[in-house]
Amino acid sequence: MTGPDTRPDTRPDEDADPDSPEGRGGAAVVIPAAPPGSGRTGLDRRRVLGAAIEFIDAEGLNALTMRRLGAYLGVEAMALYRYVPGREQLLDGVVESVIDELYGDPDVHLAASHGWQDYLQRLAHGVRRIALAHPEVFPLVATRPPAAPWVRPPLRSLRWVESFLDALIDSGFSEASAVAAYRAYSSFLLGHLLLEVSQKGVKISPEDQPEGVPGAVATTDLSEYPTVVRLEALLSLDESAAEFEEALENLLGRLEVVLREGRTPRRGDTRG
Amino acid sequence: MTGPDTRPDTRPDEDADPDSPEGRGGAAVVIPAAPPGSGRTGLDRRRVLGAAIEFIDAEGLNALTMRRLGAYLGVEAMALYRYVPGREQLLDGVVESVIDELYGDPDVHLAASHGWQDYLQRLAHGVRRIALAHPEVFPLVATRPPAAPWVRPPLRSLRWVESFLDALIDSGFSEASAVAAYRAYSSFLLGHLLLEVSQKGVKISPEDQPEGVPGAVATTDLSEYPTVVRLEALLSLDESAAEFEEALENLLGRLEVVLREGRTPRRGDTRG
DNA sequence: CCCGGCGATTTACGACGTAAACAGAGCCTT
DNA sequence: AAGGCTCTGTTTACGTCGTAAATCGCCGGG
Repeated sequence: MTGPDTRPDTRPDEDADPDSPEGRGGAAVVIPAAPPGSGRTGLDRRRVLGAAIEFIDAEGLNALTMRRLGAYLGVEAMALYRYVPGREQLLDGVVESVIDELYGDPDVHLAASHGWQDYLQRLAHGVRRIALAHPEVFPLVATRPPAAPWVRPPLRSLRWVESFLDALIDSGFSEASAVAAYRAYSSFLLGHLLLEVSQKGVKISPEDQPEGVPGAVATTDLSEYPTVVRLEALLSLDESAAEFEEALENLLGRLEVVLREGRTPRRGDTRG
Repeated sequence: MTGPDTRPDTRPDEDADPDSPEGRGGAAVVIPAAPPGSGRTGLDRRRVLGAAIEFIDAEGLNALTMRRLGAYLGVEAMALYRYVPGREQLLDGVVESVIDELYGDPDVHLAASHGWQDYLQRLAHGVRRIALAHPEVFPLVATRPPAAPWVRPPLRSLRWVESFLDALIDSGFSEASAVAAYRAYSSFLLGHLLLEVSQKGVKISPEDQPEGVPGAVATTDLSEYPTVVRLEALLSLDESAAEFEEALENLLGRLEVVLREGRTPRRGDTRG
């Protein structure tokens, strides 16, 4: 597993989504954790967290209970408490594990050895890959209360905050600009990715809609919203990859201006 | 209540945050719903939803159970089921109610009578006001699965989507650009506001930290993150209002370019 | 006067998170 | 070899949750 694959290119490609789980070889993939009923004994914290991630990916967050996760691992619920203090901390661990997948991604680097734009590009796509690989987990990454006010989702680890700030400061950003960039970058990632996974979820999830009375669809009356109806095709189009790319490059462009002009971004420059 | 107040100015001011609940007179405030133990009988769906919002604002989302909400209203839990099909739908109703506060906000208009920039500015600040007024509810607004893929948080109502698209199209945007703008705008709002409320939550929430052994603070070892330590003051600074304003104006600037050049935004224009 | 229906309560059930006591398997010491 | 310690998973038990179903009190129209 995680074997060498012949990926043609690292940079964003024109048509295929480079971050979608199908469109990519390895990287950003869960620890196998051994199929549920096999390896039997040998429970441990990593296996518990790995199983929780698999379980959420497969059944959804609401389906995850201590009892069911235990059953999934072939064990009683109480056994999990040896490795995790409780359900809340289990979820915290899940979030941490998922973000830790970034360390295993060969396309994301901790240091900005090819310039800060390259660093930010790779990091953004790495996070996006994770979000798309675990759409059911990502809302958890987004909303779990962070440990400190300055550890913001989706980069929920001090190590990445440190890496981010170092990368920008080493590239010539002032401390204040680096911090401002960090905040703008988190907002951008969070907004785009949360919407992207929730949109993905909705396309699949209205699971079983047993239509009691055929012919009478229960969807709300759309006649009051002619524009929405008219633009439905456009609205349903999924251009997430291109939009992500465009917004990311716009952000990088803004940051470049900040860097060149050596100041903290202030308002009133963009509009007439 | 909701009485006329002498608010000095509608436009964003320089130093005070115009969207914070304290810094503003009325608008974007919950339906009073009568204090818990008073008016007694006369339960109804609006009162139930209003009470749920008050309850979440006061006690947090996790504290909301059917039984406790019933008690808060001076009623048994099962009484609520007359007005709401179940807990999930109660939460859906809460989200809907909170977003509906936009209709009661005199500073937000459904039509773009003063230009699309004014429309988007007012709408953005209206949503921000709601988010700040209900920080515990907003994550719900952000993550509840939307009804259709094209009804995105935080503008979770067809009426607002319709209004948004009409406003932009009437102002000269092409249909495709209006839809693209809608998506960029939702991402922007969601990312910024979700981070802002979660940051706000963290500043308050580490509620009771009973320090067992004095002198030995349990916080994680920061010695490996010198940059984070050095920039802690900067990182803890709360510049949310200014950052929101700057990002919003940047977005408006981008949209203005799209409008002027009459095309759907494509990539490769901002950088080098 | 009764009575039908509406709004709230009572009762009940299964699932949940988790505290606490328990059981068994290996290993270490004597 | 025998005893016991530790480490891991199970059993049992409790209180709380969401909610289905039956029940009750009240009130206005015959």
